[in-house]
Amino acid sequence: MKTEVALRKFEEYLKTKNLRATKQRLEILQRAWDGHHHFTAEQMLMWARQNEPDVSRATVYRTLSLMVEGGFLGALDRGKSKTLYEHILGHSHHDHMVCATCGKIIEFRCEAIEALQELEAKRHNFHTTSHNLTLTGQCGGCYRGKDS
Amino acid sequence: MKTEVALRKFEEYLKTKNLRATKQRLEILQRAWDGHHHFTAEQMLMWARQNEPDVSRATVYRTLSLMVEGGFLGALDRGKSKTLYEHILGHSHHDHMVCATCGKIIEFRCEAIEALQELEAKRHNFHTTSHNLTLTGQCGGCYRGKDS
DNA sequence: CTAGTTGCAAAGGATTTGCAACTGA
DNA sequence: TCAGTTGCAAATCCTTTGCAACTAG
Repeated sequence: MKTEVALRKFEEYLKTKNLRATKQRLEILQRAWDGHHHFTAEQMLMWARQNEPDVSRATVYRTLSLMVEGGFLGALDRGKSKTLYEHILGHSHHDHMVCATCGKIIEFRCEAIEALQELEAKRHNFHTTSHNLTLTGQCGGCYRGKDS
Repeated sequence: MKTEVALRKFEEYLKTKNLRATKQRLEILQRAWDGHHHFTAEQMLMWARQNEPDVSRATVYRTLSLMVEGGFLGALDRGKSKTLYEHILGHSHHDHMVCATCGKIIEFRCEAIEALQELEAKRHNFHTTSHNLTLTGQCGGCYRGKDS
């Protein structure tokens, strides 16, 4: 989805929630769409400050949370290390493979797995609202070049 | 697997690693097998202190990490909140459904999903060392009784 | 003996929060 | 106007670490 469109959707969303379209919020949404697909709160802070020097770390965190709640961003929680965000509006759901050596993230999508998950959930009388599947290991390059 | 057997395996493991079988370590392993299936570092600290009043928080964390490395415990990383541990020696791998309302954890296992994961990994030339699949939502009870 | 361990308290790192000064609608 | 927002710095929370005093083998 184009930045323009996302921006408009975001403004709509804010309106329905009685939240204000401040320059900080709009700036952050735009950076989320323009920059790299995956980013951390700290990276976002740097990007946002290039256009809006006075954006604070607190506002970045507050806005990223807001955007996750609103379904604009997905959060890839990696234990104690920094959370990675990615824009998801207009993207289909996907899962991740994370290379433990170089940090590369490979996205993949498998309908069959999704279907089986729901089957399992039903079997346990569980109502899924979200799910997270992450494979950890080594990408092709790192595996070949490993020193172990 | 019985506590006794796990204890013996743990002692063997320590020996091969040139690590010492201290009373703290053995105490913690036993509590990991006796107590609830899932536990946090803080809970373990309390349990261990019932028998060994002088166990320190630091030792609990150090020992839990050691046991995860050795394959005695599994760690269920839940973002920013406390890590949950579970003993896994002699248990088959499984995934989790977490009730967002009451915190209940349902374990499940699906060979087909596991197989598909490996298929996807191969397709992306990725070498998986571990994976984590967690469904978040509401268990039967909480879903029925929800107030939304 | 003596290398590996421990307890303590201080340090860490990511994220959150209280609050008084702003600002969009 | 004035409820929603912001920036700042201090606070949180879980977990890790430095170090001098121990202790298993």
